[in-house]
Amino acid sequence: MTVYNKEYRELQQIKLAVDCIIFGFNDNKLELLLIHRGFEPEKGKWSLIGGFVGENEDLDKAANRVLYKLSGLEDIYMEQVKAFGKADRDSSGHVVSITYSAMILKSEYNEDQVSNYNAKWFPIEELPELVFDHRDMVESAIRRLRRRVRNFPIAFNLLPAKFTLPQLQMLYEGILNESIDKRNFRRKVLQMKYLVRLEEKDMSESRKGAYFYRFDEALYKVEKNFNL
Amino acid sequence: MTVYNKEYRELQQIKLAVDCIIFGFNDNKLELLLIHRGFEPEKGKWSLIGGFVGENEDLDKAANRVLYKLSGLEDIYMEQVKAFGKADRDSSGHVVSITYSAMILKSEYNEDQVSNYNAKWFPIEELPELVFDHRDMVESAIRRLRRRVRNFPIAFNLLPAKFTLPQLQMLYEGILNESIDKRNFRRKVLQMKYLVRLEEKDMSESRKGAYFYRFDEALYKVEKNFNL
DNA sequence: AAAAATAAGTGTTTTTTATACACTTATTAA
DNA sequence: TTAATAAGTGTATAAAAAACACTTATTTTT
Repeated sequence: MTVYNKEYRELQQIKLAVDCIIFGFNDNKLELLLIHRGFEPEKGKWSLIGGFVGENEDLDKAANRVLYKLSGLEDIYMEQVKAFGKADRDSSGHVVSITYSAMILKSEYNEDQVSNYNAKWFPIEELPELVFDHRDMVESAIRRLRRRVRNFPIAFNLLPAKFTLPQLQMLYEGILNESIDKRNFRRKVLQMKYLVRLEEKDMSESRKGAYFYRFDEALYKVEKNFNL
Repeated sequence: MTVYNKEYRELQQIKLAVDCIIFGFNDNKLELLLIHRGFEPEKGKWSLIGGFVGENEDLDKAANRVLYKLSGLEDIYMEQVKAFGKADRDSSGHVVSITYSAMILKSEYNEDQVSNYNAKWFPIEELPELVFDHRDMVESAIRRLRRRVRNFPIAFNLLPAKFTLPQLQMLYEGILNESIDKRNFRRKVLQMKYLVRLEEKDMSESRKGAYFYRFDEALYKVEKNFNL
């Protein structure tokens, strides 16, 4: 008795796609990159950045290819979120989509390339109407991000290599959508030895200036306890 | 400029499957239901319970159908774990598989039906060699289970409707693979009002007898804080 | 040159949560 | 009757989280 039933394999016309939930941070708000859908069905709505998985292409690779094509960015930190598999989720047929979340530094991605795709950033509190079940996808990715950002040093992907503690705090406040006590926040940050203070200060945001810090990957590998 | 590229859709020969990681609890150990693979490739190894997703079938439904076919069980608590999508993960072709974890009460499932499939329970510490990437699947499901079992009342799916606190504690010790202080454990349990003590005692395991408890779904909905 | 304005930076106390730890009780079998 | 067994119970300590307000460095304004 076989478990994988041959008959299904021949008949199956299910398509497999990936959709990327691309987070950015700007103006102290968490933002999402969406593209304007210029064709039917659902013409005029906004959509996540997605595409079909290629023949003999790894799922992770597919997500990275799609992201690259639309943002010009490579080597981006991406995590699989979950599979969306309601048979009628896409009105054009049976398409199962695996979502990935990516965090990109807006200042480093190629605006021109993105604009070719009618892409636009939206603060997560002000999203337009999205196609299909993309709203659900976004919500599950945000929930996942909020969960993970407390226990893993992933939010640094949304900041430049050198950042200040006020910047980092505002990022956390933006992601978690809550205000955080400055002293408690800083105490926690400072006891993580892999967040190292540089001599240089950022003088652009205040008169006093705020010290720059950087995240030291190698030091983190030694002592992987992260908690914010 | 379309994002979903039509050409891919026509060519795509990727197959979509679900694999179920079925947990049971027996003899104070967490167990997994596996089936013996009687055909090539990988003949003789053991495998998760899986199958292809049907045409116009919801992913969740597919997982439930596969589970039903192999265990005879319906209305089982299942959670999606993750998608496995390396292009070469299955030596028979490009098959992407979405894993689901299910928790079943061994005493309620149909042994005869299962034996038709050469299915067998294995303690998670003593798993045989598994096909393809099923070992990775199992490991990620166990990690997920250990994470979720602390914050959600899901472990009760592995126990009968009436259970004792010693039983519950042993279940947690089995899942987490660590011993837990009895007094601390009971204190936490007893402050969850939706775990209600019955008048009846289980006299089968001790002379003194242990009170039966039950998980009250309705009460839980009111006060959803769970922590063990 | 002094004063005002601005954001960065700093410690302590209180509350909550987690952990460690040992004896009594109910019942049955010897 | 008493010996054996697992169930059941409370307190003290340690660790983590949360609450809370002033000082400092620098620039701009007067």
